[in-house]
Amino acid sequence: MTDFAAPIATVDVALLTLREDGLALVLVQREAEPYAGHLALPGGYVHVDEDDDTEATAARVLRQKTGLPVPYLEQLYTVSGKYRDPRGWSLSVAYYALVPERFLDRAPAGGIRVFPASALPDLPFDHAAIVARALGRLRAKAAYSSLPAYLLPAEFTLNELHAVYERVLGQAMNRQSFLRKIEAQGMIEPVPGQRRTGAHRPAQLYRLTGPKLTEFDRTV
Amino acid sequence: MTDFAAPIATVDVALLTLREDGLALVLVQREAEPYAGHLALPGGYVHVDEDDDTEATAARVLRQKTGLPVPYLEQLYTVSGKYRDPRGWSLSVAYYALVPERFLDRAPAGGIRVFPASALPDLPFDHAAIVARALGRLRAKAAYSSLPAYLLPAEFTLNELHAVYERVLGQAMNRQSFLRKIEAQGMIEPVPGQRRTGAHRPAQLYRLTGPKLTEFDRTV
DNA sequence: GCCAGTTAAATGTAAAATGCAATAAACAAA
DNA sequence: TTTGTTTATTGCATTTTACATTTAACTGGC
Repeated sequence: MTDFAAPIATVDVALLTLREDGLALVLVQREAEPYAGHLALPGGYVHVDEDDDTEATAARVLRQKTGLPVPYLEQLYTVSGKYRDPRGWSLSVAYYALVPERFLDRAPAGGIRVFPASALPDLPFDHAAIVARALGRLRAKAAYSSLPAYLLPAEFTLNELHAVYERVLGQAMNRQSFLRKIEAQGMIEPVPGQRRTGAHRPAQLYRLTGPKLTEFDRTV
Repeated sequence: MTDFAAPIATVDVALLTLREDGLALVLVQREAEPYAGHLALPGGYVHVDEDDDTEATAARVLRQKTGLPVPYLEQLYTVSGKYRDPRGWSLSVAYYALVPERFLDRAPAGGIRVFPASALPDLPFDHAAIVARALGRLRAKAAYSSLPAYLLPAEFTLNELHAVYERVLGQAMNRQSFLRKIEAQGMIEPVPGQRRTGAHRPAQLYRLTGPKLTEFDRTV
């Protein structure tokens, strides 16, 4: 058996959130070379002595570099090649993650920077391509899954759910049709609370029926 | 900057086809340890000196180990961990590929073995999990894309297309509704030939409008 | 205490998509 | 020319979806 030179193995995470101005990306400042000091996706080497697998690496990197609790984390794509990293032939297992906007203030002060997905700074390596793919995956999967709900806190109203789907998908949807489909998928259930936000009828609160992603049998 | 021990990096490919008895998997006999002589997914080390990226590795591995022309190849998932390979902490970028059944006889004699997906032999490493994920991806994506068409030769009849969707999805579909949706997606176009198969009206031949996968805006 | 204003939720109806059956077309073989 | 078989088209009933309207539930001003 012949051994071959193994490429550098890293993990990068595109951490997305939804703000007033649309989808946004969480960036951190790189500490190590190359590109030390530059804003980049949170990422790092796979630590074979402490990480069970690359998903554990991604969770560790998120914890260490952003300090944020992350309700959704999924493997995205593995990028690889000779020229994507100045250190040589490298391989990065990219993940994407979703976090509700209101969780962002739990990050250590000065630890993270948030940019609108439509106005990102220049990013090192092929991080811009990873972000583009993460946004594409999120938008595609939003059409047939409970994914956008992970951009909301655990309890939410039907209007909030409706709005987050419309904003992720970038198109208006009929409220009744949307709710009928959501209901048919059994993805959410009411919880015994209501949200009062003004001089009008309060909205029933709902939550996801389970911690795992629900995939629909048709699009919303 | 501290370097870390890089894990072993390999690529494995789940090559699927559709036969009379259903979806089937192409396996090859491993030449090298570990598991030399066992049937396994075609796979191998990433060669950083000759492969542009892991997709090039996958294409090279398919060429070298099966000799088959493969009309569709897509990255599936990266598996990783300390215990999946006896050589140590390893990382395998898994791909899945589709090939029409009639291409299978182009493989060198004795080079490949084909098994029904429902009756696979024991597979080494976590290859069984990779195959399960490949089948899941194929079935899920079949519902909203032109993917099943890559299990057919370049030119096919509407009945053949209908049948391959039904068999991949595992459920009967109304023929008219199916064709209406396929037509609405602009995924196929007629070519000037017809297929004569008996004492009856011949069927118009069609082909995919482009070499790339078409994704639908709703399910079939 | 009651009315106005506002948003949430439910209801009704028209339009569109889908499923099913029946009919017509095209061919080979008898 | 007739018959049997599969492909392709057409028509219509049923279901699903989109849109508009109505009812419900609440706060705050009068």
